[in-house]
Parts: sequence; C-alpha cells; structure tokens
Amino acid sequence: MSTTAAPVRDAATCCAAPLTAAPLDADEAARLAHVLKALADPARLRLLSLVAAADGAEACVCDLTEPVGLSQPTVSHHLKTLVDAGLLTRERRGSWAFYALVPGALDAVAGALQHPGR
Amino acid sequence: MSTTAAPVRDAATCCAAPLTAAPLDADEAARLAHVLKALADPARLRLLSLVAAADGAEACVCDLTEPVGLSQPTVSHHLKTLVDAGLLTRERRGSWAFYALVPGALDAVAGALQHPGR
DNA sequence: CCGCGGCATCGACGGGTGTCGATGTTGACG
DNA sequence: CGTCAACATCGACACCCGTCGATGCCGCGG
Repeated sequence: MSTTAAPVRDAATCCAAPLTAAPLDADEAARLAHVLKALADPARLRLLSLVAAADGAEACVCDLTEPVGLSQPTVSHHLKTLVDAGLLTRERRGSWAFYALVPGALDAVAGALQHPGR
Repeated sequence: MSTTAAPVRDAATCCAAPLTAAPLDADEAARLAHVLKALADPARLRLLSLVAAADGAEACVCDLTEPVGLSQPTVSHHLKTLVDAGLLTRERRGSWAFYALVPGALDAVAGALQHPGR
C-alpha cells in the first residue's frame, strides 16, 4: 500500500514515448506500467466508464457502488487508485465527493500505445 | 494461469466498446482488463518495444534477455503472457522462437481507451 | 549416435492486490 | 447540540503475480 506518497500525474508524464517507435528505457516503462496497472482492473474500467457516462461527466461514490456491485470501501479504494494514476479528479462538495475524468488522460495513454505520429 | 484453454484474441475482441462512450458491462470490462493486465508491467512493455524495434519486427528470446535484465525463464513467461493476450505471435524456426507484434493489436487497445477517433 | 544450445515448464518464494467489515471523520440538518 | 449520511481509512484475509533456479524437451551439428 501507499507505494506513492505524493499524487503523481503519471497519466500525463507517461505518454512521451510511443511504444512501437523505440525501445523504452526502464524509467518510462515503469511510469507507463503504473498507469496501465490502474486501468487493468474490470472494476476500475467500469468506474471510469460510469463516470464518463454520468450526467455532467462526474459522479459521487454513492452513485457508483450499486452499478459495479462492490462495497463502498472497495469503490473508494479503486477511485483513489485512479486519482493517484492521474486519470480522475476528486472534488468535495458538501458531504459528497464528485469524481470526474482528467481531460486527455486516457488519450495520452492511448497515444503511448499506438503510434501517434500518423 | 491458463484461464483460457483456447487461444483467445483478447486484443482483437476487447476493442468493441469505447470506454468513454457508454458504461462497460462486466464481460467487456473483463476482456479489456485482461489485455491491459498483460500490458501493465514494465518488463512486458519493454519486451514489446524491443520486439517492435528489432530488425524485421521480430526477435528471439536470446536477444531479449540481456536488454531487460531478466532471466530466460522469466522472459519466456512474459512473452507467453503477451501471446495469450493476443499482442504477440510466436513462430518456431529451428531452435529459435521468434516473436512478432500482432498487427493492429496495440491500436485496438488504444482505440478502446479513447473515444473512437474514427 | 551423442552432445549442445535454445526454449518451455515446474516448483517455490516473496511481495503486491482486491475485497470485505468495522471504525473514524466530516459536513449537513433539525 | 445531537444525529445522520457520505466518504475515507484501517486491519485482515485470500489470492494472484513476478521472479528465480532447476529441469525437461527439441532441433541442430559433429
């Protein structure tokens, strides 16, 4: 747990190297793997899609627990993982915590996988 | 291990749903997560990039062990994971086993993450 | 036929991860 | 001020995963 003390925006820093262009050095591979590890879970993928499809592109925890069929602590844990990976933002309004997609984060990961140069 | 007896082209079947378009159902989330889990490892990312950058876009195990700094069994294990995920192909020629990228596999994963650019 | 080199598989070990219930914290509301 | 609701954190559990050395299998060359 707590492999990352400070919130690192890995999703923004991992997209420098197109995977198929040149061999990745260990550092960049670790950064990209960190973001992909946050994505490599069915529950987190569903949470991301639920947030993206929600009204206003944001959702609170109470709206996400039932669709994914997981307990509230587990959902909070997954959301924290996604925030730490730089894929989601968290905003507290009153008693609720609203999560929203980081614009361009998923696109950055996608661009790191394929060849963006076109 | 060996969650799939038959060779499933997860990388090809997981890209049907753009993540940000509509909520993923559990089945599609599991498929996409399977491929992403294969990608979510620094060693495997480096192996992929090494294969992509190799001459002829293919490489044998003996050429990959030293760059990633892992033992030969570990490299074979990672390559098997990538093959099972539908990201690499394996071809035996003589005593060597040559691995090559599956064309379009990475692009399919990338397309599943961002909205359909096309 | 025999040895050798390349590769896959096996068994084992340590660390990471997903999940839960219980509990703490914080803000809203009567 | 007391209570409730929403959320985060904690502790614990089972399970998966990355890694290694040892070993087995398979072609090739002598």
